[in-house]
Order: sequence, then C-alpha cells, then structure tokens
Amino acid sequence: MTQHLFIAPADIQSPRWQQAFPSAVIAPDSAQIAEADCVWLLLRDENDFAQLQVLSGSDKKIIAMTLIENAQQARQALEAGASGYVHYLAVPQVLEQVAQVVAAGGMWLGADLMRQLVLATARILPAPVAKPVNGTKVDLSQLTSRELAVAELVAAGKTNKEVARELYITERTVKAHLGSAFDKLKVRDRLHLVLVMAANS
Amino acid sequence: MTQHLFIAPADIQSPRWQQAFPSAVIAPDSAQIAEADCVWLLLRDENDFAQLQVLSGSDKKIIAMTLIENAQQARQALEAGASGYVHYLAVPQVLEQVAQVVAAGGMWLGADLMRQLVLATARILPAPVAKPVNGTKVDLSQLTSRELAVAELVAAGKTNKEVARELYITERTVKAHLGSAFDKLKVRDRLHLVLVMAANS
DNA sequence: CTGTTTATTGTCCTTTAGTCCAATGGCGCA
DNA sequence: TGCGCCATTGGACTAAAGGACAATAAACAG
Repeated sequence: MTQHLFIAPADIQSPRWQQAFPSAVIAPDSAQIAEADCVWLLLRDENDFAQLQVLSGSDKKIIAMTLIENAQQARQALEAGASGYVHYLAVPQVLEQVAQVVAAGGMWLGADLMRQLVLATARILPAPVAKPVNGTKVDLSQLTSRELAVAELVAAGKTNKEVARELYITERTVKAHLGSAFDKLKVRDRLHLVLVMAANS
Repeated sequence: MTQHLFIAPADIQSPRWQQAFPSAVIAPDSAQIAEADCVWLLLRDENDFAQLQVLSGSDKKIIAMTLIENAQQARQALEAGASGYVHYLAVPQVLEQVAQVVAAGGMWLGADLMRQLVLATARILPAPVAKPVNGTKVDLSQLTSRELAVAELVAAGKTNKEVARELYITERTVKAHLGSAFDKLKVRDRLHLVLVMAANS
C-alpha cells in the first residue's frame, strides 16, 4: 500500500486529499518524509521548488500541486523531478488517477497543459500545420508585479484580508492593486478575474 | 458504462483489447460508431489520420494506437484530436489506465514520450498559450438539481442577482441554494466553489 | 531636474455576499 | 398520515467587496 504525504501550509489544504487517500498524512513540512513513498508538494514560491529539488534525489514519487495551473510552472516542476502536476483542489477521483499513473512509472499532466506541451513541441519538430493557439486571451503581463501577486492570491481563493496579511500590506492596498488589475484586465470582479486567469495560465 | 470500439484491420489486432474491455467491439471500420463513446483507432497511414480528424468532431473520446511509438506521430495524433496515444500491443492494465485517464478528461502518453515533450518544451519560449476551459464531472452529484443550477451560474461569474433573474427566483433563494452547496462541497465562498468546479479538468 | 509610473494608505460610501432563525407547500415513502 | 427532503421566501444582520476622491513617497526615464 502506498503511503501518501501531503506537504502544504495549514491555510492551504483540501479535504479531498484525505478523501482520496484516507491514510494520507498532511503536514506543513517534510518532517514525516521517511514513511512516505508518494509525496504531494504544494508549490507556492521558490523555496518550494528548492524542496522539490531535494526530494527528487530520493526514489519517492513526487507530485507537484499548484494553486493556479501554469505551463511554465508545470514545466519547471517536471524538470525538477516531479512526476505529476495537478491543481491542489482536484477532486479525489483525479487525485487517485494521478497516483495510479505516477505509481506505474508514468507522468501526469492535465489535458490542457498536455495539449500546450504538444502544440509547443510542434514548433521545434518538423511540423506540418501547427495551428496557432489563440482564443479569448488576456495579457497578464500588463499587470505590475504587485498587481499580479495580489491577483494570484485572490485567484487562489484568498480574501482581501488574507492577501493583505500575506503580503504585509493593508487591506486597502490590496483593494487598490486589485482595482487596477480589474481595469487592466477588463473584468468586473474577483470572480471574473479567476475565470480569466484560469483560462490563460 | 463506457462502450469501446476498436477500429483496426483484421490482420492487426490484439487479444488484449477484448481482455481489457470484454464488451468492446472490434471492427475494421467505423460502421458501428454510433454506440461507442470511446474509439480506439489504429494509425497506419494518412487515411487513418483523416479518419481521426473526422472522429474528433464528435464528442467521443478517441485514442490513437500505433505500431511503433514515435514522438512526431504522437504529436500529430494529439493535435488531430486524439486524447491518447498508445502502442497497439499494450497490456490490458495499461489499456484500462488509458481509458480511465481519457474518460476523466485527461490525455495519455507513455512516460517516455511525455519526457521528450517536456524536455523539448523546456528549450522554447516561456510564453503561455491559452487553454480551453472545460469541466468534467465532480462530486457535484451530491448537489440537488437546483443547487447545481445555481452553482454553475455562480461559477460562470454571475452575481446572485443575475442568477436570480435567470432562474426566476428571488435572490434570497439563490443564497439559500448556494449556502447549502457550500456546505455540501465544503467550500467557504463562491470563489472556492469556482476553483473546485474548475479543478477537475 | 521634472514628469511618469508604481506602491502605499486614508476615509467615506454603496453594493454584494453570506449566515441565522425561521416559515410554507409539494412530493415520495413507510 | 406523519416524516423527511426539496424548493421557495422573509427579515435581520455581519462581513466582504468595490468604487470615488485623494494623498505621500520612491523609483525611473528623458
């Protein structure tokens, strides 16, 4: 039986982990790493990537979890040794599937990210007609670094107050950044912000 | 129950197909396509690709099978609409896993091909491409029909007032359904509801 | 040096969201 | 015919979100 260990800060956890794997251990750090043979690591900042690098040295299977699916982050995670890349709020069925595939020596990526990889690869391999991907695209690059930071946390489900605490600024400032992000991305509220960010990552 | 249809010439077939899916239909052409919801298509020449293109128009899941695994062919198959790419002599366990992943809205590629894709992509631009937003079934089944209707509209970015107008009920009732949906899905607000509903893609 | 952008915070105010404690009527089921 | 579940709504209330108007300070470009 596979022993799963979920490493994530206390404020970003999902009940679905335990639902998918009743015997799973959920902890904020890797203290109980020894008993685990499948580690789910929530990626948020560079430190988490560093930890991923460290873990990849072992023979344990590592699955990166993310707040927002993002192609570059996925690539980095897989390069750093992860065998899977999945949204942290994925439903138990998906989590189980990821575990299965990874346990079988496979790699797991959501279909959308996979498709991106396929299409991206089309450019470097001798390809026929690589259909350029487009759509209702929003340019997140027009946001300043602070606006983006706020937007990402908000898109991860944080409230303004939580974002403020996390970034060591006042709630008012959070609103300011958020408001200008709304303007730039032409969305009316945080809900739509999540939708466009989810559709363009 | 998923109905599998394997399309392959009589001289290139594998007994493992039937082993993996006892109720599967194996035929040399797509005559019996109507009853199937998962089509396994053996790729040999350009005609097969053409057929793949045609099939991709339907909502059926399509899995490309190959005689020899090849990165470029894999790419073409996935671009043409296939959700998986697997060797035609794969063992039943693998076939079942492929079917599972694909049924869940995922994409399947052997680990080796996957690694090639990942490494290939690593060298090119970090520019993200748009991804289509799709949704699969969640454990949303625990919601009543009304709760689900409200949840879906909310997850599409509608305000309570808009949902109320759309469903011809009062905003108060929208709140009631939404509140109980929150309880059942164990989310704290509409933002997390969106994340949960968008997570299983 | 000056104008622009970015980051930060403030107050005041309106609109939305979400919860608590109800109540009513319909529908299936034992 | 009660019991439970579902859909509906009310009122009252608290919290969260977002806009309007404005200010200060640092960084940066021309």
